[in-house]
Amino acid sequence: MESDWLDLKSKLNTIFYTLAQTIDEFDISFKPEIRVADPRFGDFQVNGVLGFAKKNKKNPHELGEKLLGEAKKSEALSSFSLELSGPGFINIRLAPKFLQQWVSHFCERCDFNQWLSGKTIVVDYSSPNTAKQMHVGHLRSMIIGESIQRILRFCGANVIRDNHIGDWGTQFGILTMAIKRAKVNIFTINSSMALDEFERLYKEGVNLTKQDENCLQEARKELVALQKGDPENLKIWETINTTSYRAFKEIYKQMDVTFDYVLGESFYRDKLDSVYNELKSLGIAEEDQGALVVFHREHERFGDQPFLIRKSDGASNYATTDLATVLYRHDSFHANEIIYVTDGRQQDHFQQLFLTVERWFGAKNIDLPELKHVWFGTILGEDGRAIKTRSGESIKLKQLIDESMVRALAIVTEKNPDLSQNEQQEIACVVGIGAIKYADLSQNRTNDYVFSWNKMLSFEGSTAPYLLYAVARIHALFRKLENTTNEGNQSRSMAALSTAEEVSLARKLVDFPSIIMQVLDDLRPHYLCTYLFELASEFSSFYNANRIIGEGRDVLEKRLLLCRFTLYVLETGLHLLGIETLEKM
RNA sequence: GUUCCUGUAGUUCAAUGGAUAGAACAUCGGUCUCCGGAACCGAAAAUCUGGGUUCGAAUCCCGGCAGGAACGCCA
Repeated sequence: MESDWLDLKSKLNTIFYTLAQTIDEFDISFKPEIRVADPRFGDFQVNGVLGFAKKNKKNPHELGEKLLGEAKKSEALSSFSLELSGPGFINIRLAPKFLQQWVSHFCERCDFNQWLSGKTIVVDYSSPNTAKQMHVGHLRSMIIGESIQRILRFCGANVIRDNHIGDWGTQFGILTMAIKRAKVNIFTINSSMALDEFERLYKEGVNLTKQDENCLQEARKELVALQKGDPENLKIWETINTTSYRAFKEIYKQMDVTFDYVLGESFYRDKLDSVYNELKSLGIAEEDQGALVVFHREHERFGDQPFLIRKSDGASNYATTDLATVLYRHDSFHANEIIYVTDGRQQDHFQQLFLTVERWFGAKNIDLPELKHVWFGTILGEDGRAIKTRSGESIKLKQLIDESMVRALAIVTEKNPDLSQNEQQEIACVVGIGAIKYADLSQNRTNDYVFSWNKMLSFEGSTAPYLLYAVARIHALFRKLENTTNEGNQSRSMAALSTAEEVSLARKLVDFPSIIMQVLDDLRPHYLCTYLFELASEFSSFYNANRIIGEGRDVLEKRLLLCRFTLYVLETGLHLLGIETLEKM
């Protein structure tokens, strides 16, 4: 079997497109629109005849007949059964023999490296602000970004993981003002207490700026002083950042998230003046109410809702550093594509940023990287509002992670009291973290979702524990086979796939490549989650109804093949979601 | 006010304009001397509303209703 059969959906698209070109009634505008079919009708279906017939005012049934006629003559399609049905669908059914060949050929060898090779993609994710601990609001960018990044890399892209930390913003003005007013010596605070103290001072500062206009002015001045290089402010700033980043790193370690670069906003501080100057001299930016702004006159909203790139007090902001960052990623990383993973509330900001960059790079006549904003919704509490603690504070990420592991440990000790404490602890770690990640990734990212411990850590349904259990079971089977030498031997003969469960499991395995393709198109990992759950569920049905050991060697061989491929896809898939797997749980 | 997002079984979520809207949880009822019962099988149960486009609409367009969000010196 040729390697281009790996993604059956694409392959069938190509075949049907090519066939159609040999028929007079079709032309190059024809798109076969192959999709996975409802099992009632087949494995795949050609949907495109209907649309094409409509556009060209032809009879869909007649066109379908013609295409079907050619398809039936095609050698490439000889092992498929084809039929015309409904208003003009062509249903495609794979023979069990073909499925078996496909599974044997690609077992543990799904190589998608060619799909994105040669492409350099910067993924900008996590990106918390310093001076505060990470809270639930920082969870989704980290989890979704990590998963997307892994998938892009798996498909062969040269991925650059960049944590664009917010370490140069207004919070430092407020915090510095508060520190100086309170006369706190932050350099002598015990480092484990420091973050709490910064947070307390920050809150105090925010209150002061709200109550007292002078304090607000003072905070702004402190920020400007910092941005101009005032030594004292720089020293305070540095201490706060170091402390914050140390805390971030602990969370990243637990969550198995790593970056190639941590180039925060401050990294771009000496690259901002040239942004102002260029945008001004190119006539893109203009002064308005003392600030430097960019209007997009042609745009329905951004015509009078400007993109503010320098505040009237001369300080830079988010927009300024983001502009400098795009240029840097173009110049230094040669990025073909930049993906920003942030909250949906920043949609306007990124639209304005992208429009501005488009004009800027256009005027400079340099290549524009493809810019994508991958945004997500809010995590809600059981009351349907943004999740908060009882006292109205945002929940600290560290506490959330710890609680998840404690809850997982309680379940593991109850279900598996025989395991050693170390093993239980390790399992609880993987299950607890995996549950948080899966609960997030399994939902369409553009929707808000309700956070629920019970649902997340349940061992039933579309959850991390259910998937991890399926993986552990297959490992257990292999362990058992290693110990029973008489049946574990290699055998050349393999029985043909025959039972309904075998066929439908094989049928599910075939979809893996096109699911990855689908995730790539939309950058929505929930497609992968849905698929993995369906696969695990299909496997469980198969495993429940079909004995593997004790049915003879040729049966053992074919069923083991299915187990091996299932394990490979589940482990690969979970890894692409950023979820660790276990051999025992 | 302008703009964006979201309304799908009791609940939490799926569904690239395609055929009879698919799962999970909960509910009810089954399987089993079972390679890990943390399993498997089955039943009942849903597209906010009114128009429109289309051979075909949960999906696209227009109008309501409901919830959330963004709209110049926060990120």
